[in-house]
Amino acid sequence: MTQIKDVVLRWSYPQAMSSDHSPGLSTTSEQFDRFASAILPCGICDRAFARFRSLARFDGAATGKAPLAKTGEDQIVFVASGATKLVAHATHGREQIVAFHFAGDLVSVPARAAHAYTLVALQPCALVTFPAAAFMLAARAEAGLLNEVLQRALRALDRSREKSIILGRKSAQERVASFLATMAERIGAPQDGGCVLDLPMSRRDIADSLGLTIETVSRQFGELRDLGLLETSGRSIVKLHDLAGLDARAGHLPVAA
Amino acid sequence: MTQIKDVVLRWSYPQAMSSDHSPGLSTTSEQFDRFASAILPCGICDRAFARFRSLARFDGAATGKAPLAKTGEDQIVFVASGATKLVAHATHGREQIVAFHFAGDLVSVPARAAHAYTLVALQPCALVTFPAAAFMLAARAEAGLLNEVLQRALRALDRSREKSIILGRKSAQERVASFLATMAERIGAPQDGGCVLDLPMSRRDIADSLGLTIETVSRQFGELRDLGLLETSGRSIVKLHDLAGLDARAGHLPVAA
DNA sequence: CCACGTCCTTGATTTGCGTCAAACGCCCGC
DNA sequence: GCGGGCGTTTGACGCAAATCAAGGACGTGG
Repeated sequence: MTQIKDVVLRWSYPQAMSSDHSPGLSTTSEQFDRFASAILPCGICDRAFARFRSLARFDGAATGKAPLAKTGEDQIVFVASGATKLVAHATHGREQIVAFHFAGDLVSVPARAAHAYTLVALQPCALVTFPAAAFMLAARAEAGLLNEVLQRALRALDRSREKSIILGRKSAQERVASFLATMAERIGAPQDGGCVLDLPMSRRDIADSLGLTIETVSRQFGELRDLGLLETSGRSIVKLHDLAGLDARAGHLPVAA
Repeated sequence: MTQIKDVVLRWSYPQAMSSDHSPGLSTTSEQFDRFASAILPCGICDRAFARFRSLARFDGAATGKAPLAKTGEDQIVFVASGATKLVAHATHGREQIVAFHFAGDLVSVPARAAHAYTLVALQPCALVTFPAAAFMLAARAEAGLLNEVLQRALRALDRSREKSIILGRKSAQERVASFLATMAERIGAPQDGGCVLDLPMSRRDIADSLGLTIETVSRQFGELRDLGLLETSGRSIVKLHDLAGLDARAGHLPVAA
């Protein structure tokens, strides 16, 4: 880490990005530091480090905005702060949220497939963005980095597969319970034997992620509340009283022996 | 490649695996050769090569069987020949197929998550299997190999995300059309301006993959047939007459300008 | 070639969730 | 503190797909 800090200090920074002036966002050096410490391996050489630094673009976004330029290229994005959703667009204005991301996450954003994709801010956020091809080229001889990126890709794949089960076979209540159980794990603050969630996504987002409608999500929150599993406060606070009960409602298999 | 062949010839083979006697399956050396040529980089050192060879286990399976031992560990599986499906199990006997794989594919098979997973043969197949932790340990300094595995993981992630859209927002007809369009791309044999599919998965598998029931899949095949888009012959042959028409029925966005 | 088991197709009925509409609540800006 | 816009909740009704049932087709083994 000392080495990395030395390198940082040796570099003069590119012109300030427009995102530098967004309220509450960190500077580009802080953002890159976060990327470097989370993703780049300890022993990476100066040359590679400099290459990544020169490839990095810094984007910030206010809630609901889509900060990434449409470059026609796949991109690799590090969420330095805040939270985002990856939205897939189908015909007739249909949208499906395929993933939520939080600070520290690395996201592969495809330029285009059978559907179009947009990365959208769930709350004010700072992003470190790389063109994917150039990133991969720079990374091609960096085993430690490739290992880190691979582990993250495999985790994202695991999550995506779990979503397939939810969307393909679960009832509305199971879907909502599943969503809450996952959020408890990822961003829950323990409290009184349960936990508290401060959800950055709206009911609409939750619905778009679960393949349901807003009304159905709201109804299921009500049913889980009537079962004593949770209480809500305002639009974003959810207190979960019984995580095991929620797991059971989610249709998760019991923990293996 | 010459180097790799030399190395192969230098090794004495472990005791024959039981799968060696399965009808129609290749020998373990052929299977490992396929793995090496598809996945291992050209310049890999003897030591690493030998390490992977010693980690490899060889499994074959008849249609419908699950060849992998329940080791309680994540596994990395190379499909040397045949085709497989990764089945996720939820409560109440519910199953969701999260992915199909064909010869040459590399599969990450999780030991366990909120759901249980089983890799099942769609047709007679030969698999080269590694414990995932040991595989990753052996691969940790092999940038070329990590790059190859990462590209494959990202492709699997793309596919899984596309499946989320299908399951989350598409109608039954769009789902079936999407499935057929994807299979045309992956295993279609061009014929008369369209293509022919010899599908290794049953209607049941298709339904379990698309979050539908057998009956609905059958009905949608009938509707697409009535639209002139396809004809079926037996249980596994599907002739697709109009791939563009199928794409439109799948709800895919028009190709970007 | 035939028998059998399993897969696939087809029709009728039921159901969970979507759609439509409107009232209520929250949060932000002035 | 207040007003307005937007998000959330709630109720009624409709619908695409699931469920149930049964007949037809296919593929394999003897």
